[in-house]
Amino acid sequence: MQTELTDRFIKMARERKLKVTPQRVEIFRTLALSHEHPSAEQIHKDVREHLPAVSLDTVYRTLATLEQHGLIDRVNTSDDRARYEVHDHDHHHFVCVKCKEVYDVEWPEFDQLPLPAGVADLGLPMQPRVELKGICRKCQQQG
Amino acid sequence: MQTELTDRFIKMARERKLKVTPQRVEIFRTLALSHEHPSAEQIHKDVREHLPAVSLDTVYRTLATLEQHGLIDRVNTSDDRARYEVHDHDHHHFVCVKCKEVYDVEWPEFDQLPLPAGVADLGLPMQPRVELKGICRKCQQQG
DNA sequence: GGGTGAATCAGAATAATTCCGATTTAGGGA
DNA sequence: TCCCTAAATCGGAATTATTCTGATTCACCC
Repeated sequence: MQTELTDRFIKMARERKLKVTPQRVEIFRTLALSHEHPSAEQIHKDVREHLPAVSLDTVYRTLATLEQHGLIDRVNTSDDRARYEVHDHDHHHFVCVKCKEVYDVEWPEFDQLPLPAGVADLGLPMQPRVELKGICRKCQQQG
Repeated sequence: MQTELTDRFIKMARERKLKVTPQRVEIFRTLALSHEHPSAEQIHKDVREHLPAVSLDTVYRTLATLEQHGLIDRVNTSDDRARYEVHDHDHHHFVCVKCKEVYDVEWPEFDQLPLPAGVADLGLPMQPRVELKGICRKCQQQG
């Protein structure tokens, strides 16, 4: 399973002519294994447990590269730090406006809805994603 | 029309027990009159044309206050600066991943779609907003 | 196995945002 | 209308996320 994930990354990277470095492998693996939409700094911390010498700059650069090539997505929270996830199946986000936690939401009815007519005039849309702002259970209970 | 907008702000602020200061009025007016989802710095620049002494810090604080009270919304771009708009009618966003421009999109079919069942378990949703990432016309033409 | 351009590293630089201490002011009450 | 007080503002310094720089290392093509 570890190997499978690594192989999947290597295959995708090669297809896009990206060099396969141990740092990139580990950064991708860390992100893929996390379900918490981690920030660059969090990823850096996690990656260092396996590759202690990785610099923060490398994490930032790698995330930018992988994002540009569509392997990962930046999650837009109202947080002041960027958060990431692997580019995976269709899903959407519930973002708590208080604690900034991000929860994944499935919404097949939406996924089947055709895009509004006017969009084609604006440009080439890529992934429609719904962002549900709100207040999560935990924060509701804390007042 | 100027007066109307100002009055509307004063009414909403009073309802929420927010102090009505000239700075706040001008910041709200500036944002309401802009259709460009401006950043804090842009708002600061514009506000200063009418109130030259307003500090950047006041703009940031005011935007945060108005956001918390639901008078304005933060627009999530992949940009590294926060952008804002007044909390208005239902609409959605097409965000260009290259130039970070934000275009408003109407989508009545979406607005009528009931939220997915699981959401209630997560918390209290506020505004479902669709974010269409893509590449805008202008950037397509530039390659 | 060697050459080369890209990736990495550490630390400095930059840019957005927030904090701090002093001053001013909005709004409620006398 | 005038005063009081808590909140808002100001300017500049501090903080935090992210990017740049220049030297070194390394992945991959031959």
